[in-house]
Amino acid sequence: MTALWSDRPGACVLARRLLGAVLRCVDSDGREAAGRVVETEAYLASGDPGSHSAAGRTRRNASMFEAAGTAYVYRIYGMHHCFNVVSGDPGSGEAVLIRALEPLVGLERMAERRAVALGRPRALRQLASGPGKLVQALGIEPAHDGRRLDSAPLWVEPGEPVPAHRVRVSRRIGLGRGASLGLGFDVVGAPWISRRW
DNA sequence: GCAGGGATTTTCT
DNA sequence: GAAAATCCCTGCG
Repeated sequence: MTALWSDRPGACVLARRLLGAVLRCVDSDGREAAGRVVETEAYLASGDPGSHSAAGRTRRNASMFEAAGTAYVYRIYGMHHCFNVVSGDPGSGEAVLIRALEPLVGLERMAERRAVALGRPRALRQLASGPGKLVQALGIEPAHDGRRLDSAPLWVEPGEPVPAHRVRVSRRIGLGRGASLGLGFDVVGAPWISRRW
């Protein structure tokens, strides 16, 4: 299995480690799409008001309490989905939100899925530059929630390591509470990130 | 380039 | 009944 989470890393460690890793997804037609992770956010186990696990285990966040390397997929704002990699010890409720990808494989398929969902084409840099966008582009579905991320149809594999000087640490986005902690990570200079300064 | 608002539905209080 | 780990279009400069 991949070594990314074999040591059950905490969310902060895994969020940093996932930068540069490659997320792959094969759809029902056998076509693969993949992208390099360029932006992540860590959601901690306890004392983190911004984490879904803060209020305890519910039907919605159940897979967040599974073992490290499990997919946590949930619906947001009624119309989009977000994809997370569960981290830490089983039952702890930690996860890493994948916020943006650099499209690598299956660009046509990714563009097609995004265009169909939207009704018109999107530019390359808009294909996966956001948590909801990358879910659309790769074809990730609610059915992937709770699945292991070690093998097809949805998995993560190590990629080119991102040197420390190219990693920027910042705040999490979109949270009413708990946004100001240093739990956001992205690759400096990547044109595909969702953060705008 | 930036600010503002609408879409849309599940979840929990 | 309000809030939510979002995205896109419009209007304006």
